[in-house]
Amino acid sequence: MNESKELAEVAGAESLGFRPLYRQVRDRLIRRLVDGVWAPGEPLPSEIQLAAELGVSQGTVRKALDAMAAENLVVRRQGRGTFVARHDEERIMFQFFKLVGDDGRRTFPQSRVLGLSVAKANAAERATLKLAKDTRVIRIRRLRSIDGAPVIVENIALPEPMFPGLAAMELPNNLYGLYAMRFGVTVASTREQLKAVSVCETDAKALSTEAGAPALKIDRLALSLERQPVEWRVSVCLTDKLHYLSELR
Amino acid sequence: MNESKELAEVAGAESLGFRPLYRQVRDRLIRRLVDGVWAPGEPLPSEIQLAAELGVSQGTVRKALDAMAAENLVVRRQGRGTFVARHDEERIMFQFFKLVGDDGRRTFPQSRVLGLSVAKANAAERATLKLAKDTRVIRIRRLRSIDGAPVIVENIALPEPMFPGLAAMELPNNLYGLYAMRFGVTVASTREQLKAVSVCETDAKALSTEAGAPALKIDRLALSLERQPVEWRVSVCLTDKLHYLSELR
DNA sequence: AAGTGGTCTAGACCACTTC
DNA sequence: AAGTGGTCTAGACCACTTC
Repeated sequence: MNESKELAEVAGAESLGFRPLYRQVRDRLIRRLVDGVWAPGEPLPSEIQLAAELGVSQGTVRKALDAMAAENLVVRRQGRGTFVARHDEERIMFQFFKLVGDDGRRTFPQSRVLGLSVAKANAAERATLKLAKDTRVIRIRRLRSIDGAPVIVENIALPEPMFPGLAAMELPNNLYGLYAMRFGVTVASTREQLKAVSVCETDAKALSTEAGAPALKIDRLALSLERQPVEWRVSVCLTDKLHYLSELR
Repeated sequence: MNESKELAEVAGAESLGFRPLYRQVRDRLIRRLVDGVWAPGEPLPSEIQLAAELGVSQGTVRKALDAMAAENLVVRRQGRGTFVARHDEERIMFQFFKLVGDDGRRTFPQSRVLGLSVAKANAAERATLKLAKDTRVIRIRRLRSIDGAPVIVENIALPEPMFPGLAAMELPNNLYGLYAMRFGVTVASTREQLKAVSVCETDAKALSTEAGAPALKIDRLALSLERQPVEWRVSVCLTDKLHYLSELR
């Protein structure tokens, strides 16, 4: 039995072209993730349970879950179940952190907060984070080091309303984990723009190098499950012993 | 009927762990692509035909073809058929060429050959391209420009035995298309390592800029369908009006 | 109208994990 | 032994393209 018409009505998509059942199931399950029905690391109900509950076949649920696994939203483990993806350091490291030592080793850098402030968003922040006028942002400046050697200075801007109280918290190394755990905000994808630049005076001091040295500037916008801007981060990286790894197929 | 045992024997994989049927079908179809049974742009037989020929269900063929489509090896078009992926400029541009104008426009740069030579591979080339001692390489140096402005100098190394006669050919803008059409070599994936560097004297002259200017160095290794090294390319890019775009999820 | 890939179902069995 | 996801089949029907 094909219930796509009913589900389409439930999801509120009338005749916007053809939208297959498994897509609707996927969208409904993502909505539940957004709503925090299951916390990161928790198992979802089994395929059979979800199929019965949603009134579709197990195969359709499987196709929806496979699509979500391909998007790194859930993790599937044969014999165990399907789990909400977690933002632990290991995942961040392989999914979003592309800097690798020239010897091939990946090391997650330690962080030290250099400065933190809250203020009205400036024009660039409003445009990048798609903020309404007068929205406040939290600005964080951090120095990141590997084996004690400073390699990255980063300037982070966050929409204050999305992260109430964050400015007063102790900040961990892995901010994405904090966003997920404390604010229910999941970073699902990022867009990074890379350029080569000369290090400016200020950054040079923080990095213990000379002004004018070449550095890799990474301008990153992080998006939530709902594709809303969550964080804008501009990093300046010394790439003497590191490189940015990009694998394409 | 499940014929996985038979196919496993055909493929010569005995008890190397479990290897599902659709995987074996995928591997056999990739072998045919490597052998040039179907040329780029040509349609494969329909799912039903392949299923009958290989003695598996249509669903299993579908799963194999879907996996190949996810790897960009074939293109599937509803109502028309499944086609061998082509290395046309448009595909290269979106799949392997990550430099985008700061205005968001993608422009495939024009190329001019600055130099070409054939010689025994040096140690670095042997190591990177996994070549036997005394193997010869073709070295190409090109200048690439957008709207007439030079933005990239690239140094390319190719294993001579894989591309016999290439050194004497007229070289098009899009080398990957040439490799596929004239030598049956498909670039299926690349690994890029990015660093920020200072432009050296020689490159500065070619790029009409000053030595010491910051530039993005892209060290790219291209692999074939069989994951053999095909091309080593080191590009030095001026990123004043361009950036390298990396989208992660 | 005929042919293609895309979706959906139902059911059998397998690989793997947990108890 | 029981439960999970993974594979495979067979068959119906749909969306889309071509003739």
